[in-house]
Amino acid sequence: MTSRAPSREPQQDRSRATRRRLLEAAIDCLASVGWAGTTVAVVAERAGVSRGAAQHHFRTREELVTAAVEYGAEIRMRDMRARLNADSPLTTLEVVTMLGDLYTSPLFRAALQLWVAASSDPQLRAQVLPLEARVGREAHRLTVEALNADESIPGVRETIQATLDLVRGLGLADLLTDDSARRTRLLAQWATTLDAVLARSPGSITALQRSEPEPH
Amino acid sequence: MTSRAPSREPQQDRSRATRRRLLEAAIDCLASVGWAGTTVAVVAERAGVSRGAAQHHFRTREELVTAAVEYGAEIRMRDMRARLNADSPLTTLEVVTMLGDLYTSPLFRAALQLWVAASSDPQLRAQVLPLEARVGREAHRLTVEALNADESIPGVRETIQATLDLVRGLGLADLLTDDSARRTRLLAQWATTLDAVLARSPGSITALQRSEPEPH
DNA sequence: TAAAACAATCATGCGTGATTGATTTTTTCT
DNA sequence: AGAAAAAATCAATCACGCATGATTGTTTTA
Repeated sequence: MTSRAPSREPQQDRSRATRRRLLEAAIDCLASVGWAGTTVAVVAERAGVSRGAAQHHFRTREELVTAAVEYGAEIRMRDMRARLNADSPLTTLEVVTMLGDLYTSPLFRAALQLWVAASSDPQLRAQVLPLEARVGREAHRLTVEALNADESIPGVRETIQATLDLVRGLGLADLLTDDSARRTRLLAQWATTLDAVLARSPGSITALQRSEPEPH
Repeated sequence: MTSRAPSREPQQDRSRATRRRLLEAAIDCLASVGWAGTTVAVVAERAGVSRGAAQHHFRTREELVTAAVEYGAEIRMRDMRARLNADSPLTTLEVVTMLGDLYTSPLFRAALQLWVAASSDPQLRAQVLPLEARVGREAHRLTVEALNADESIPGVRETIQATLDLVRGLGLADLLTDDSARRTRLLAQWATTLDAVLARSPGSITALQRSEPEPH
């Protein structure tokens, strides 16, 4: 509270580089050795700095890790947004594939370790909540844009949410064993479903239901 | 390897009771204080037994926790199966609601703590893999039965899988904040989607797509 | 020169495996 | 059938390593 200045972006270039290396190392550690293995000493070593230097920048492991996931998410979202802006519109399959990649990335693994640890640690949870909410919102926004979806249409918002929840579930399924074959298949079908739901716009599923019983 | 007998169901009633109390306490601890907080001492205290007794039954924390999640999953699956057998067929909404409840239960929280910890610990992962695969399979089977789905029809298998992945993602979303309002809404829509996909049987989504372009 | 940034180390508490000790139950012996 | 011995079950504690916060020391930058 009083001396939290170290967590801000430092002025010195050398210091900035140290901070960045710590953040990147923390993500790597989280993704590879998990929460339990991600001690300040391990991160510092991986970043090639001393523990004292790490402590200077981040007073606690929790602070370090939270900043790291935040940093990683910003970079990743920026990359994805650039991809959206640069290319011609992505196909639905490309969008869901991109999401699938995001939620099976080392960054997601790192974030998951953090969220799960935070779920049972009140202090960490308070620290992490704003970040998790922000990341979730941004992912939603990105998906809406990528799919060119109109959320004012009933049901579309839920469909986008379902897409993200589904992809997060797929990320979970990839934790212990490589699930990519199943995921690829499933996402291909989901892209088809999305095409039906979104391209038809006004409650296409419900509209289709209503049109089906009538021919009988 | 040589003296692994303690992990099997013991013969003495007193011993059996101790074992069960440890298993139940372990699930409670995982769900409430997470992986990091679930030490043998904490579990033993919660179970009302000494650490020595806990060590007698389970040589390592990993063994205790793995056995606990296995035990909890068996109980839960049995309950769900009994519910399937006892009642008249459940509506689709009831099925997805039941799944939503399962994947936001303390048991799921406990299992998630275990899976996530195992994802970065090779030894634990080897121990946990068979269990996770079994639980996943059983959940799939239960869902197929509950929905009276015919997996020989193309696309149905993927739809069941998507349902489970979606629900797991929803479980994740419930970790840090209460997500039940959104979940209820989303699952209601998903039940409608399932009705369309499964009740229509033969590749209903693709059939619906094909019938749509033609009227134009 | 003072402040910022980085490095090294001290002091403490905690979790774990191993070990020893006590109690209860089962098996063996007479 | 009862007593003694063995095994199972449970409890307590020792020894050690590790992570952490705090503190002191050194180097770099403004």
